[in-house]
Amino acid sequence: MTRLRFAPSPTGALHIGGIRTALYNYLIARKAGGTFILRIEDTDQARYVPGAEDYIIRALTWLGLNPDEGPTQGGSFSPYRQSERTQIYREHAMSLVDQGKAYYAFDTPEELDAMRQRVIDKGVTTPKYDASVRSDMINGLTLSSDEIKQKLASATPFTIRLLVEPGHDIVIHDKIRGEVTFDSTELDDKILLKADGYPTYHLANVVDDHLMQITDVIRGEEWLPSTAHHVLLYRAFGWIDTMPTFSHLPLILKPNGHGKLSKRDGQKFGFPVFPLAWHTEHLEDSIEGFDSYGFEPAAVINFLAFLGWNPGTEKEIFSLDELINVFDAERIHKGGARFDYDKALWFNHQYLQVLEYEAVKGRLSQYAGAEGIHMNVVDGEAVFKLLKPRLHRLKEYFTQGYYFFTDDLAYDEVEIIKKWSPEAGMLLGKIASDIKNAEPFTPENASIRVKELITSSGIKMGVIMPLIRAALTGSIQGPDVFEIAGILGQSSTTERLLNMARWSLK
RNA sequence: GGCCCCUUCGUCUAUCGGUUAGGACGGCAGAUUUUCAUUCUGUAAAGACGGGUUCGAUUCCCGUAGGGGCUACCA
Repeated sequence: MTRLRFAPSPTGALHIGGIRTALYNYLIARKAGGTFILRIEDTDQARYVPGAEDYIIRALTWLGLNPDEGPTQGGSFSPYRQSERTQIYREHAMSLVDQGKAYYAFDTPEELDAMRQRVIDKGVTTPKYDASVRSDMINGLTLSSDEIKQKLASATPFTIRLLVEPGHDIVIHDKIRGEVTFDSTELDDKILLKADGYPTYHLANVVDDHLMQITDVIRGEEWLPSTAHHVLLYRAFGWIDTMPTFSHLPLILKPNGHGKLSKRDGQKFGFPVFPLAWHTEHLEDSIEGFDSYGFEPAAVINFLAFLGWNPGTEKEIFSLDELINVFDAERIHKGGARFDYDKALWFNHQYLQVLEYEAVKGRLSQYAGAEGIHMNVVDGEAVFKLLKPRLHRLKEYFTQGYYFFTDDLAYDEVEIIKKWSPEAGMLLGKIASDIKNAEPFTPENASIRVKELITSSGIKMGVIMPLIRAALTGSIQGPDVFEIAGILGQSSTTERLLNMARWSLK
């Protein structure tokens, strides 16, 4: 049975790197007919952010990446929140101590700093708590059993460290990268259990992956170096035979290629890096998400799937279900991929084109509500049909089509002044009074009548048409003017034309 | 610095020793449009460098360079 897990840490909003990891886990689990598990790795009390877990769950729901097991849906391996499993980790850590595979360490932070300084003074650039120094430290290896008992009895804070034997190679078989070898001499005696009683990632992760019978670990490349420790842990526990496979995903890089994409990059480069908007108590700290930018979840999924993978064909548009079918872990890349916002917009544009008004109506009115726009002054569906080909984000419905929802037009005076003349104004007046009585008032009919008037007036099409457009929208560019007029309606169109006929520079 | 990973058009990528090195985004040009956008057509644009292996390397190996990750009682 294939079992995969997505195991985020609730330290804030989850960014798209995490989402892609979730997506790949989900795809592989579904393709294998296996189980997709959400596990919350909340073992760092200092970095814990209230609401982050809820955010993660809402984000996965928005994207359609629904877990089979997790804190909300439960499952036969509960609990799925590591903070609720501390007893399990403690017992496992203790069992390693009992077997001599891990040891108590009583060093204070100050003593650790002193050790690092001593090592640096000797010319070693990377101080590590390892075989070269552990005999100089205050730990279960240097203390007598009576001293240990005494420390424990007096509630002296302690950590539990993994005893790493130097001098041998640890070979990892990564499904994406092949064999990766680490020299155990380079590895430190990693802390397994912290002084606050919580486990570190390494312990909790290995214990849970084993207990939850995870078959494949798919995570970001930043975990590759510590995988050697994880293998050591599997060995120490005697779980090596059922150790999951590892796949370390390439990172998503900043658009300039400099480093991995980080949470702050959204503000910096002007695009969303979070699936959902993140609201904090301080409004200025709130951040936009793909949702608030007006992206379709399916487009975000499609875009993310292609950042580090491709099907090997020239087809690029895939629904989540199609992705499950074609996804092949063998085709996951090794190198990092830069985040390309233009491509994200293109994907979203593609998805918008196949949407019907009914599917977006709800979200549109949400946006409208937030912006204080009154949507029902015109036929929203007609507006959507007209605007759709030019939308890259649903939200642009209101920026590009603002003139449908207000009579307060922002005239592009720089352009208008180039075209406007008293003669043009007179013609606009004539057109207005003609339109006023046009029957029926349809785009087609209006088009014919207006063009006839223009032709007989002798004024150039290229002069008067931009003015008509500006009359209706304020701008000299946009969708078909007569279609706009049709949606605006006869009286509004007439009125706007008259306003332009009487235009003069203020 | 040390350890590890990576390296094809500006960007995302195809190629699993023999190709005119293909596609997409973006760019440019043209068509369509009264305009802009869309759409369509066309076009420029790439194997980091140096050694090997081989009849033949973008592809395999080594080195160099460059980029990235890790190097916490964070994940």
